[in-house]
Amino acid sequence: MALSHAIMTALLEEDLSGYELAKRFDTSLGFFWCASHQQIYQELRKMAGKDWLSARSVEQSGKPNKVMYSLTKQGKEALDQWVLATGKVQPAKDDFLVKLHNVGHSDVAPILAELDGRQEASKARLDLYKRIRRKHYTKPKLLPDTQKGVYLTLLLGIRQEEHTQRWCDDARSLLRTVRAI
Amino acid sequence: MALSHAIMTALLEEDLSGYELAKRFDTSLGFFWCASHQQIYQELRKMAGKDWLSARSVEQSGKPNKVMYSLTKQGKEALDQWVLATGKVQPAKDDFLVKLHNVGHSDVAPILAELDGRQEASKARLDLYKRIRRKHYTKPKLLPDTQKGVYLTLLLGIRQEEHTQRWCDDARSLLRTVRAI
DNA sequence: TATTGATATACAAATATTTGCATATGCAAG
DNA sequence: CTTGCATATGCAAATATTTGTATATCAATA
Repeated sequence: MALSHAIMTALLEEDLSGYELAKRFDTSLGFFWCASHQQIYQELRKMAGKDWLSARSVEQSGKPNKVMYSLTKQGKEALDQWVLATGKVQPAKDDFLVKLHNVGHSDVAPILAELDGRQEASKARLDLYKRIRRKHYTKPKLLPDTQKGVYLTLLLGIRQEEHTQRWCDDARSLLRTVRAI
Repeated sequence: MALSHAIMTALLEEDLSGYELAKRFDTSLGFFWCASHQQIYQELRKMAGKDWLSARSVEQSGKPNKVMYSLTKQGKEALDQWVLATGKVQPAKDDFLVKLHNVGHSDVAPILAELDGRQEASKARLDLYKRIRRKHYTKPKLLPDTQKGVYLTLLLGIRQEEHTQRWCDDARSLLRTVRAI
């Protein structure tokens, strides 16, 4: 159950509502962990039930009311326990790589098309990450400790996307040598 | 439902039993898609029920009997349909990157330890991939079309692990500048 | 001959995740 | 004044995945 821990991690810095969390999972945390709002709202209530989080309703003007959650002492303890425990590495599941194994057995055209799409998406992410780095992480060593881990995930993302760009180019070259079925 | 498609992809080249498939998912295919034997056996029966696969029992001497599966015409059609459809990119979920966001909020020592573990594991994979490349994929352009996609996944894996190695070194440097809590 | 390890399959329960739907407020643009 | 968009939360059902357990064959080895 790591979604709960991802949520608690986000709550380390500030209290958030489900909606705000969902947005996090669309951006920063979402760079390497995605979750739908349904999952988040459900998980939040479950965690509040376990006293890992405390909830309070907040009246808003101009917007629907929201429920703000904060990490409790018990939640923090559970989180620390989890950080302490070494987890097993699980390879990412990637549809596209499965599809690549079909090259030579079915039409390459859609695979090339999907490759283009992925390269574009990766380029967009790369640009975004670089913008974030320029804005907030120019001097990693001078960062407060609480930001160093975040920076490292960003750095990983940047390198990941850079090598993805190169790989996509190489993959395209090779896939173009595949005869039509 | 992509596990079924990963299974059919493996069955493109040759008929396999559940046990043999499980081993595949521990190695080649498993580099980017993992599945437990429980899941595989269950999925195989489900797919046979949909007539995507045909099953036949094979008597063996010296070993328990096994059930061999082959891809049917309908299965191949379903697979082609899936290859044709563009899937959305879903970021990999990675516990460790969530843990990194906890740096500065809890003890770094276990995070550094986990980093070491990951680097070692990554190094082992890198060596394995390189051995495979040396043995089977020295001349990518001369490969039969059916092997080109497989090669590309291997290449991605190699680059992935190479950059992971560098990143782990950089991460360790920076994490060492974090004060104990 | 008792144990271990590899081969081979399977059930059941618990969790996690995705998909589809439902509801409601308030702003802005047409 | 109605449509669409962003905010905000939720239920229910279907799928997928993990975890734990169970069974059985045969080979090697201690």
